[in-house]
Amino acid sequence: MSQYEHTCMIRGDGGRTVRAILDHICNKWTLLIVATLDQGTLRFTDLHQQIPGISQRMLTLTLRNLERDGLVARTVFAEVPPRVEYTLTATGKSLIQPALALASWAIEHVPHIEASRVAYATRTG
Amino acid sequence: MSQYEHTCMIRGDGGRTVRAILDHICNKWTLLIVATLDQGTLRFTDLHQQIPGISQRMLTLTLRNLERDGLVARTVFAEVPPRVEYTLTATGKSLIQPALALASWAIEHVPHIEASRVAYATRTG
DNA sequence: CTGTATCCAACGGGATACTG
DNA sequence: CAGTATCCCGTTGGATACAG
Repeated sequence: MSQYEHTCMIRGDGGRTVRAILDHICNKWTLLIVATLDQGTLRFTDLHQQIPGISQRMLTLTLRNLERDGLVARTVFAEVPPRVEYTLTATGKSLIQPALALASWAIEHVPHIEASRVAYATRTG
Repeated sequence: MSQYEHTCMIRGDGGRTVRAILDHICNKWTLLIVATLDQGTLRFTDLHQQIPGISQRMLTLTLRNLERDGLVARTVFAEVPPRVEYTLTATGKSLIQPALALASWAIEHVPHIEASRVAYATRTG
């Protein structure tokens, strides 16, 4: 069953749309941070603890990009010690639905993909 | 409205699921090739012509990865000159739905994101 | 607590030329 | 026609140390 009438959304402008999506979500930590922030407002340290393996550097960088793109709101409190809170904006929340669609696809198909990889490696050596 | 009960799909295993998705689709050409192949079986040259800007090298590499992952079937005909046909497998076709969900999100939200970027650049210089 | 700054290795991917 | 083979550059991101 072809969905060719719809894939023009992807191919329409020579891939610029696809590229635009991927430019926003296609780095190592973005989707993970967005998914984590779906539980509500969190502080820098909360995120750092809840996302295993992320460095301070990458957490900061990714949050800055998300803020710049209007997916995350950053609130600085003039306190000592400093407190900074991060929350998803409406746009940020709206990303979760398609992200979940993708995650569902992965959960359903990745095992088969892994098997295919093994078979391919066996064929080719 | 939080979808926190569902985002465990994304965060569940410390991000390995998300990473698994992105490892497959998060390069420059994969989604574009899959979307193009949704119209049916195509030859190497067909793809090369229908995907603006892709090099032979990247087309070959991406197709090989798609074949290895079982998303694309590659058929070689023993003819002169050579003929090779590429078709989406069932798994490959199944990727189009979530990809379209993402494309819809992009079409709807990217303009706002671009505006947010401009505003951010103005704020920060 | 919330970041910056610096260095560096790995990888993706473009350009170009060559081949069965 | 359908690729391979090189070269090479820019970006991503990890490790570590430092700072307001």
